[in-house]
Amino acid sequence: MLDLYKQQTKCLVALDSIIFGFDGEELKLLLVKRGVQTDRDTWSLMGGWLKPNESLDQAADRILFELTNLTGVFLEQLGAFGDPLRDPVERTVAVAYYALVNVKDYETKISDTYHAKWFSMHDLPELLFDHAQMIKMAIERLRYKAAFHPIGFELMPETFTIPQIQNLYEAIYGSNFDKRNFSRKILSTGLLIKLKEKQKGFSKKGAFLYKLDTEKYQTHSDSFLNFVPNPDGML
Amino acid sequence: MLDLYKQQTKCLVALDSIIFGFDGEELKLLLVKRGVQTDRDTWSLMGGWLKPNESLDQAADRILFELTNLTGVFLEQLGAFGDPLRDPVERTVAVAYYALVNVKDYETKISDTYHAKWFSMHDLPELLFDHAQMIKMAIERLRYKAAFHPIGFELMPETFTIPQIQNLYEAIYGSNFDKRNFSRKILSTGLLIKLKEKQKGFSKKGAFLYKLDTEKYQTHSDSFLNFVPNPDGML
DNA sequence: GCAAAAGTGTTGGAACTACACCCATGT
DNA sequence: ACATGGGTGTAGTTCCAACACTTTTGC
Repeated sequence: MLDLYKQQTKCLVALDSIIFGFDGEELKLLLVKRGVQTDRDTWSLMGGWLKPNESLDQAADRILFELTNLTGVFLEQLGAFGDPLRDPVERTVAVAYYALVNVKDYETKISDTYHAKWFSMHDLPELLFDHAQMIKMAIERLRYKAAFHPIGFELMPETFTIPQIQNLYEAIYGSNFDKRNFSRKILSTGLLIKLKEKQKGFSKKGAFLYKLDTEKYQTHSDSFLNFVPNPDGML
Repeated sequence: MLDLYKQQTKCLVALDSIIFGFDGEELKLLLVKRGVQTDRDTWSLMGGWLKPNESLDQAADRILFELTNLTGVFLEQLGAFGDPLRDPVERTVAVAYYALVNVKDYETKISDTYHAKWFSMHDLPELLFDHAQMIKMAIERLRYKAAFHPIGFELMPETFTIPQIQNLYEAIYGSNFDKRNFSRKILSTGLLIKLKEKQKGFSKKGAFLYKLDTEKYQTHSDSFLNFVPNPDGML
């Protein structure tokens, strides 16, 4: 039996994370300058190698933690990328993950080891290997998933306002929604708890702050709702 | 630079395919008796090893072809599975794909090399490694995707009747739909062309045959429709 | 003539889109 | 007082789920 295993080619297995963030205005991606000597001046996704005794999920968690010092982050597998020429140095299969973090959490915990920087989705640099393709697929997946699952909250800080969430969804879908319809829809999920305080400073009137009803969120996180307003039949 | 590559552990990369079929009655899975000596009596998904110069998609295509002699089959990546203990023989990362074939096409082309057999989804045998988990994920993905994309037709023969498609969707979702609502919905996609002939033999009256409007299907295959009736809010 | 499956229409309710005005406050 | 963004309500429409009877034909 071992023969059949032995004669097979082996590959390096890399993990690459598409890290989405939201600063209240724009959807952003966290990219790093590659530590490896080739392409020193190329930006790339945060990545690393699979270690002998860890699962793919564990490896992705570990690598995300190395960069951001964050745990418990939304991190989901996007898929495997294995074009034989994707990494010119050596045959490598990459398993891509996408993560949703809120920029505030991140800023306090940033690791300096990797020269990391947030990029606007609309202004991405040249990227290593097939990372641009991974990002394209990640944004499609995010759009797909966020249309029916309340994962948008993963990108928000502890407390937030309705207009902020709307900004997020508008950034994700690259279009504008009617604020009356949007707030009705997002509140109808029953996932938001209105707080007494208002967010001051940004607008003159101030917007009420909300927090996520984490209990309901856990329960309903695999429910199937319709979050995205659909003017003239997009989607 | 090469140092950083060299010191990393390498893995075997396997491909495993969840092959769905539909015989007009039930949703089925095509499983094989494993050729490798261990677990000779265990059924498993059709699988194979990644070769040096092929991409993951190509490898999955090749392996599916080895078993079924079919090309042009719907075949989509499900994800990568990399638990360090998933394969007790050696550290292996598996990339799973799911395929949708119609049983008629397959029957004529079956390869005898692999002792393959169709199993009802409700009556699966013990399975190798983490294959049961892959199957679970595949059925979830199929349900998810079939709810909004017309991929159900991939499981149908050239011509088919409305009651047959309904049987398929009922098999996929494990529930029964109202036939009036279902036929209205499926016809409203505009993807079906009604033929003159009726299917005879099964029912006394006979049901009209339809075929897929392949042109519209290509165009709309990434469109986002709502296929599944939703009695008391399932999904 | 009856059993078995195919085929078809209507209605009430829910959900969605479109749309416009008043409110609170910092300047 | 005015500019800026926050907050809310309604009406017309569409879409969907629920539901029952007629048709065809092989036996």
